[in-house]
Amino acid sequence: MGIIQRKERDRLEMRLKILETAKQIFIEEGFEKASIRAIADRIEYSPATIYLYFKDKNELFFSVHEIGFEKLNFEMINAIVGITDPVEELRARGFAYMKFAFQNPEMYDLMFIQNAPMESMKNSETWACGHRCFLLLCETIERCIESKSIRISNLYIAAMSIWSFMHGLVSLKIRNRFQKFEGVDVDELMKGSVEQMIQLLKV
Amino acid sequence: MGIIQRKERDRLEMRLKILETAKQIFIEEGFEKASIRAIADRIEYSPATIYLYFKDKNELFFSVHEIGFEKLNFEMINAIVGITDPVEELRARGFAYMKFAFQNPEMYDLMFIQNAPMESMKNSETWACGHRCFLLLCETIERCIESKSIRISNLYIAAMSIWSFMHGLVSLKIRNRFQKFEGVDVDELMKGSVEQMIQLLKV
DNA sequence: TTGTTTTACTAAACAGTGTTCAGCAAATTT
DNA sequence: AAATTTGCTGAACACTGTTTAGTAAAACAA
Repeated sequence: MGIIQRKERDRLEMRLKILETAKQIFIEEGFEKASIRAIADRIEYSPATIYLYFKDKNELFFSVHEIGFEKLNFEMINAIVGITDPVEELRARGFAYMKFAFQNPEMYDLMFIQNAPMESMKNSETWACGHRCFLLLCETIERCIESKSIRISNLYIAAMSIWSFMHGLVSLKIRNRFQKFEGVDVDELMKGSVEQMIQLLKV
Repeated sequence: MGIIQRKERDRLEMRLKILETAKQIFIEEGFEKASIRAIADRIEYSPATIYLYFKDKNELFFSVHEIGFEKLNFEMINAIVGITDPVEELRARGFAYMKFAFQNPEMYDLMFIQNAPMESMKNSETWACGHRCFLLLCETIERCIESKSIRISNLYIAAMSIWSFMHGLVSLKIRNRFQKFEGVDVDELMKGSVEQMIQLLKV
C-alpha cells in the first residue's frame, strides 16, 4: 500500500505550503503582519490547521529562519570561489553578509534579531543553522591566522569580534538607529567601516 | 488663581507615575508583558486614562527609553573622570557601555533594538537622546584622532565602527545568538573581544 | 447659592492577536 | 456495510492596542 507514503508526502507538502506562505507574507509585509490568521487566509485553510503542522508560531518561524540560513550559507560559500588570499576571503564574506542583510532585511531580522526562533528551541539543543554559518566565518578566519595575515591570534575572539562588528553595523541600520551623519550617506559610511576594519585587521 | 498651576503639576505627576510604572513593569517582566492594561492595573486607573497622557504605546515607550538614555549618558560621562589618556577614555567608555547593557538588558533592548521608540518619531525629527550619546563617543574618538593614538583618521567611520562593534557584541548576547564556544565562557570572550579591538585600534 | 461649563476619568466596545478543543465529514480499514 | 481513523474547522478563550460615548466631580459665572 503506497497510501501511507502518499499521506507522508501530502503532509510534507502541506508543511512546505504553510512555510513558504509564512515566508512570503513576512518578507512582503514584515514579521508583525505575518499572523497565523493571515497565513491561513492565504492558503485557504482555517487557522487551527496550521497547529496540526507546527507546534506554535515560534516553531513555524524557526523553520522560516532555517530557510534564510540555507540562503545565507549558500551565499557565504559562493562568495569565496576563486579567491585564494585569506584576507580577500574575509572581505568577500563580510560584504556577502552585508549584501544579504540589505537585500533580505526582514529575513536577517528574523535570523539574528527576533526572539521568536530562539524561543522555539529547547535549552538543550543547539542553534544548528546559526552555528553552521558561524563555522564558515571561523574557517576563513583560521586561514587568516594560519597565514599570519591578520593581527589576531585567538580564533574565537577574532570570530566573535568580526561577527559582532558586522552584525552591529547591519542591525543598527535595520532597526533605524543610524540617522544623521551630517550629510554623509549611511550606506557608503557602512561600506567604508567594513573596509576600515579590514585595514585594522591586516598585518 | 494657582489652580491652573496645580493642574499642570498634577498632570506632570500623573505622566511621571505612568512612565515610572511602565519602566518598572518592563524592567521586571520584559517589553512583551508591559501592556497598557498591566500598567493601568498597577496604577489603579483604566487603560483609557493612559491615552490622555500619551498618544499611544510607542510614545509612552519612547519616553521610557529617554529615561534609559539619561542613565547611560550619565554613566558615559562618569566613566572618564580622572582619565587623561584618550585610548584609556575609549576603553573606559566601551566597558561602561557594556556594563550598562549587562545590568539593564531590557532597557538596552528598548533603546537600541526595539522598533517601538523609533516608530513614535516623526520622520522629520531627530533621535536627540541617541544622538547625544553618540556625540559622547565622537568626543572621545576625536581626542584619540587628534593625539594620533588610533589607526583611524575619519571620525564618522571610527565612531560608526566602534559603536557597531559594541552594539553587535551586546545585542547578539541579549538576543541569545551566542551559544557554544566549546566551553569558553561567553562573557569572558566578550571582554576579550573588546580588549582585542582596542589593541587593533591602538597605533 | 445657583446654574453652567469644563475637566478627568471610565465602561464598553472594536478589531486584532495566538491558541485550544469539540465535533464533523470523508477517507481508510475491517 | 460497519467501524475506525484522519484531516479539518467553527467557535471559543484570553489576551492585545485603541476609540468613543457618557458620567461625575471640579471650576467658573451669575
